[in-house]
Amino acid sequence: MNNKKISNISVDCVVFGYDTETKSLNVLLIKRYLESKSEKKILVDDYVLTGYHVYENEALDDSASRVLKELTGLTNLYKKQFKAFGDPNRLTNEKDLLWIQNEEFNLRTITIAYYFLLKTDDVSIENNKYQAQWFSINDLPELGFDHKQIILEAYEDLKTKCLQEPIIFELLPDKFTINDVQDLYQSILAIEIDNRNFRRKLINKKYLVPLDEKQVGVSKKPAQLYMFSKDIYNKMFQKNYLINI
Amino acid sequence: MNNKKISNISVDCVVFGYDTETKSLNVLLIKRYLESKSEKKILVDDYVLTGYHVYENEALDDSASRVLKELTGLTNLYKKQFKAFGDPNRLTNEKDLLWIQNEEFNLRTITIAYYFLLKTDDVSIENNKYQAQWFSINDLPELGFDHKQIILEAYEDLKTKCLQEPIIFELLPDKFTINDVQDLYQSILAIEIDNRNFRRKLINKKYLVPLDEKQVGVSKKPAQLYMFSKDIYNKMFQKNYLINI
DNA sequence: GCAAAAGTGTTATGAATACACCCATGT
DNA sequence: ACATGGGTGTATTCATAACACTTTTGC
Repeated sequence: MNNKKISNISVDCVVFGYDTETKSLNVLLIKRYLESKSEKKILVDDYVLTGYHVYENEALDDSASRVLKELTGLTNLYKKQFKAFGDPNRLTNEKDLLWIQNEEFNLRTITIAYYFLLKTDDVSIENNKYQAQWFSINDLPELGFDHKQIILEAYEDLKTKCLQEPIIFELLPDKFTINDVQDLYQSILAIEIDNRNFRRKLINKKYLVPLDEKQVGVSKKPAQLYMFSKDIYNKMFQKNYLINI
Repeated sequence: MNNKKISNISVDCVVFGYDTETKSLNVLLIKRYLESKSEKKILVDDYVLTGYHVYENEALDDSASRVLKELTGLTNLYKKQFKAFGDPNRLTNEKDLLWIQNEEFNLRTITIAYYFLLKTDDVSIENNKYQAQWFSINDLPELGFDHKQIILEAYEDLKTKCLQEPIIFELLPDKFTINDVQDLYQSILAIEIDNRNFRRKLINKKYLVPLDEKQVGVSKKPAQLYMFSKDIYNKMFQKNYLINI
């Protein structure tokens, strides 16, 4: 394995994590902190996406997976390359320049941006060596480089895709309730959905398999649990050509 | 303007052109030809997408527009960045290596791929200095590099997008008939559409404006001409959140 | 028994589908 | 007059949208 970095090409990963408890769609960010030599002045104190240079003999998808594994330890997650960002000035605001002095960045780096889907709980951020932290997509902190834009474009893509493909289930635990799915759609899309209509629609999907199991440890009527069967989905999937313009 | 090339980053352009007469969705390709020094053996004789290195202080979108203008003379076309291709071996089959010797390529180049939409007629390919030629999307020639894959992925994206956004009109002349639109959908999607249902649907769109004009020079009943009003479309556009999984 | 969320049914409306013939024009 | 594609209407089916109350459980 040749681990020589390509100096001007990177991947950046927007990690979306959904928290079923708080019904919050979150983004995982890492801390960027730099003090002046004299330790008197804070030069940079904000957050960025996780990312890294692509290696010389590494495919882009593999770079993204590597970066994600390095941060979270997780593999085999849903991953989507959604856009390349290459504005000549994307790394050149004041704080970014300070930061880059400190690192080994080429000033004109283009980055291939990916997003990942997982459950917030699956990442243990305690004592994470990158000081990783979850932030609600609706309450992002100050971000370095062009990472705010990257996150927002990832989010747009997610909003579109979740209406067309069953990627929503990547954000939920293996066993979930119909209301979990509704809450998730409502969080992602920032809309209200009628519960009765939504239930009817989902319960009719063959690929949503009701389990012989109900919620436990809740102080209310425990809900029916379901799982998503990708097998059944793939078997039943029929492209429709509905023109919706 | 700094025209220094970035040696390992390029853009490639999939140029889709629709020909209303032949009802053919075409791709514009340029010739790649190389003989051995002795002029006895043809080493490379195939086609590739138009593309070029990104310049050091140039945005990716601008690179794509520049490349397209260089080939066709056209500007202000519909353009979409749809994917980055960066497999370490994407340029390393036998013929590609021969070709690269001849050019100034970095073996590990990643390319940001765009597609453009226009009318086949708008490009004059006579005496084009790149020997550009149109090929039906259904009958592509032998292609260099990974350009076949790039074209097919662009085509997939186009098939999806044309159902969701009014980009279809980028492929049609300013004045078109309802049947032109139907033919175009049928060409892109390779499906048959019921004419009566399709007409009803389209005629009800406010953004399709009937003109006080009919086809001329046809030896049959001349059809009503329409235009697409982007203004009206934008004004009327309402995001719908139909979950279609 | 009370709080909390799960779960349920009906009606109305609009869109998609399926389907076959007459019409207007140029030659 | 004829060949060619333009243009039209209806009935059925299906999905969505709107809407309020009862049920089940843990405490």
